[in-house]
Parts: sequence; structure tokens; C-alpha cells
Amino acid sequence: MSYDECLSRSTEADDSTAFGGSVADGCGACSSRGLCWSAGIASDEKRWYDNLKFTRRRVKRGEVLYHMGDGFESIFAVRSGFFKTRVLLQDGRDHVTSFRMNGELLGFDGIGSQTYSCDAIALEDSEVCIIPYQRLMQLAAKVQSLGLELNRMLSREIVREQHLMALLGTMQANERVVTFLLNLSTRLKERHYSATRFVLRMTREEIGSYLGLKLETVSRVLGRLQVAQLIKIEHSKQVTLLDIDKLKNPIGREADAPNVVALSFRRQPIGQSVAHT
Amino acid sequence: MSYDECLSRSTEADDSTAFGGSVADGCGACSSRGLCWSAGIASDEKRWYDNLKFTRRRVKRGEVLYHMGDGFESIFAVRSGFFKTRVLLQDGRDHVTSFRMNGELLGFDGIGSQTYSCDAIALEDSEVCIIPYQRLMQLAAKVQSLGLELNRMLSREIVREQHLMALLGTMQANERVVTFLLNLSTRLKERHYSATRFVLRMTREEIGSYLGLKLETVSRVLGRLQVAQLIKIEHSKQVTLLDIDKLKNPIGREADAPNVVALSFRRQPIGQSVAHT
DNA sequence: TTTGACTATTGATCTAGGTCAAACCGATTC
DNA sequence: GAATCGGTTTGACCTAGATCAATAGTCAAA
Repeated sequence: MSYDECLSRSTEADDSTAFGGSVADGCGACSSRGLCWSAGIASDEKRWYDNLKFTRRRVKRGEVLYHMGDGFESIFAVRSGFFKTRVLLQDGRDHVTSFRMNGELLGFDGIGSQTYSCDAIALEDSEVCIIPYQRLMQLAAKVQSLGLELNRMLSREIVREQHLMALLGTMQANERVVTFLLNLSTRLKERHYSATRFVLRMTREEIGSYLGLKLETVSRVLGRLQVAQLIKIEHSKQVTLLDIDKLKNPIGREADAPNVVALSFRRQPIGQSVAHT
Repeated sequence: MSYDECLSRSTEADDSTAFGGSVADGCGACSSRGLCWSAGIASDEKRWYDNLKFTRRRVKRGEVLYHMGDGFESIFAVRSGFFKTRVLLQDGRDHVTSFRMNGELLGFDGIGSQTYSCDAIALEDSEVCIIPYQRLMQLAAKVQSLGLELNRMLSREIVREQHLMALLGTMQANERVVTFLLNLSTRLKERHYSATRFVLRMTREEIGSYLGLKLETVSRVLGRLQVAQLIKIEHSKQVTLLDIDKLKNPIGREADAPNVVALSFRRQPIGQSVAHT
């Protein structure tokens, strides 16, 4: 089997067409080029990658890409749009474990048990590339650097989750929200979007679930950050980071942040007594 | 290069001897056999694995196996003993991310960035097998199922962390501690130790860090579980699970746990007024 | 332009778990 | 056997964030 045959659709009646997939250009022409993984692949082996064509799938806002418990067959690369993943606990509670934007991958959780362990849900109309795992591994058997790169990506996901665990285990509400905003900012910058002005695709409740906070708390923290002139929020969703450097300072731990005065809960918010009296 | 040469020590002056390593029997004779990963490897390929010999390293209680920032060269399999891993935040706070016992692996966090992203520390005198990553991957290039198994293990680690995030994000103190105890119990059972009676190798503070609680809270929860006759604790460290089934019920959410009455904080602990008056 | 369904904000109050401090306990050392 | 030490328990108190409830944007459909 040639490289092309390994992953491109032409090989056979594709098992993913059941999803209503479609193929257009290959990875070489993809706007997420360099984000997915090609960056980590040895340059002399890139040729094979550039010619790959993945089946695609459109996922409407609110639609589920895969469910916990579904049989694992593929990992997915977000081409456009925005996803969340969430794990469900026995008793119905759930917890958002990640937000994914273009060039990021979904479905690693299914490899271990051959069954997805969480839900992946589109937060806006989105499109993914479907990467059949079995064929990916066939190809990896031939292209050494592909296997290595896959390991690296899995490992990075482990590290990402470690940091998130540390956030959930040790940080205050302020710090969590700020960390979240800065993380979004960095990832958007990597994608050549603005690092300071962006739209929150998720609700306050989803942010809260991700950060281990209630939606009201998220709302209040955002409010305080706004009062402190660190961010601006318009129409609830449109965020502007007004001072990234100050945001990066340790926050919510008063002693360390002399320049951020208005961040703690108070009966008397700063500047309030001045207004209309 | 033969299978044997790929990973066994005989190949050359071993780069791991710097650690003061030593080799005895191969995996085929290891007491953790079947736990590490051989279980997942296709049976017709097991031969190669059985004959592998890894360099070993002894790690004394309190000693560091690897540090965050150290260059990544190997993953490690715990042969005996007990480890914790922890991530450090910029400001000095830390968070315990896992406890590892025999047959479990350490070091996956280093693959992605070629640098370990956390510390691994022995909680008692321990011994690990050193598995040089580069040679592991050379071998994986020949033995298909080895690469697949490595992916599965990485994926399972991702899922493990997802559950832990959900715990940190959604559960009450009671539930966290109980989940922790039950998790230890299951893993010990898999190793043919008692599922109901075991020694806590870590301090209350380490448990707390792992669960996102303070040590005092851990202590109090354990106390309440004891009052409720669900566990017994001797000498702080020796735990007996008295009723695993009741422990598995949803706890700390009063409405759901009618049979567990004494679990909430009270000024008047149940049964107290009866005693010596 | 109104209606309705979400989603977000804001205030008042409550509480789980944090904080601080004082014993306590077991192991080790002198 | 007194003293030290690291870890643990326990009590009293406090607060960050949860909870509850009312209000107000926002957006799409009618």
C-alpha cells in the first residue's frame, strides 16, 4: 500500500462516509497547516503528508462529534469552528475537560479502551478531518517520524491536563479565570488571530465547569477584572484584554498584586461611592 | 539489531549506569509481569518481550527519580516501592498529580517536550526499570504491537487525568477522599494485595494536594468515615475499608446516602452524647 | 415589535472547607 | 527517659465561593 493509499479516501468505500463526510483539498493546502502536527514531522518526510486527503465532516453547533461509549475508530482534527469535550459522572454531573479550536486534535481518549471516554460537542458550526486510527497506524509503521509525533502529541495532552489539574487543585477563582483567558489568547495568537480581542464561544456555565467554578462566580470575576480595567467585555462574549502584562502577574493573591486593587469581593466596590449621590 | 539488542543492557556501555543501575532477571521473571504492559501486546509477539532485560535503579525514600526540566531520555516502570509525581507552579505552589505503585509507568510527560514536566519522588525505598525511550522506539519500529500498546498507555493516562479533573472540578471533600481510597483499593487488588486493608504511603498533606484539599480537611473526612464505621484507621497509616459497597454509594450528598448519616460536619457527632456521661 | 428562550448580571445569604493554633502521637536520638 | 521532630488530630473561627432569587440583556422566531 502506498502512502497515498494509506489514509486518503481513494482506497476503498470509506467507513466514514456514514457520517456524511466530504473531501476537498489535502493537508498541503489546509489553513491549519503546521498546527495539526506536520510541524513535528521530519522535513524530509513531509512529502507524504502534504498529499494526504482526509475525509471531512461538518458538525453543527450543539451537535455531538462523538459520544462517550462510542466505539473508537478515528481521531479528529478541527479544521474550523470550536469544540468542547466533557466527561460525565455516573450521577449526571459533568465536567468540561477541554476547548478545541482549529488545528487541535480530538479523540485521543478513545485509543486506550477502544471506546471514547468523553463527549465532544461543537460550540459553533464546525468542520473536522476524520483520521482513521487504524490506517494512521499502518502509515506510522512505514513513516517513523509519524509514530514519534503521535507520541509527542499524546504526551503534550498529558502535560496540558497536569497543568489543568494544578489549576483546579490550587488556584483561586481570579487566577483560574485569568489563566483561562491568557491561554485562549496564546492559542489564538498562534493561529494569527488577535491575542487581545476575541469572542468567547462558550457560555459562563461552560467556562465555570472547565475551571471548577459556578457560572455566577465566573461572571463576578469577569466583572471585577473589568472594573480593574484589565479587560473589557461587550455583549457578554466579546472580550478585549487591556493589559496582558498585568494579567500575567500573580492575581487574586492580594499581597503580590499591588497594582490590582479592585479584585477582591467587597461590599463597597471601588469607585462606587463616587457615582450618582 | 536484534530484539534483544534493542533494549537489553548488553548492547553497549549503558548510558543509564550513571544512575547506578543494575540488572537482574528479565521481564519474563518480573513480579509485575502482566501489569506493566505485556498484557496488551499480541501474544505471538510476546517472546521478544519476555527476554528483555532493563537496567534498574534503586531510589531511596524521599529521593527524586527525575526533576521537572531534566532532559528526557527514559520512561520508568516501578518494580517495587511507591512514587508520587508533582507539578510545580511558578510561585512555588505545587500539586501532586499521581501516585504510582509497582507495574505502573512514569515519565510519559517528558516525551512531548523532551523535558520532564514534573518531579517524580519516591515515597518509600523503591526500584524502577529504566526504559530508554529511543531504543524503545527503535524496537517499536519492528514490533508493531509495541507501538500500539504505548499509544494505549498514553491514552489511558489521558483518561485517568480527565477523571481526576472531574473529581477536582465537581466533587465534595467526602467524595474525593472516598474515591481516592477506592482507587487505591482497586489497584492493590489488581496486584493481588488486600483490597480492604492497606497502608497509606503518603502523608495527609500529599493526599490533600492530590485531591485539592488541605491536610486538615483530609484528616477530618477520614475521621468522619471512621465514625460512620466505613473505615478503620490505625496508627494514621493503616487503613481498613469496612464496607466497600457503602463506600461506593454516592457520599457526601446527603439526600442520596440515607445509610451514611454521620458524614457531615456537626457540632454534635453521632454517638458522642452516649459516651461516658 | 413583540414574544419567548436563553444567558448573563447582580444582590443577599449561607456554608464547606480553609486558616490558625494548640495539643497529641510515635519514632528516634541523646 | 527526656527531648526533639515530623506528622496528625482537633477545636474555634473566618471567608471564598456556592446557593438562591430577582432582574436584565440578547437573539431569533413569529
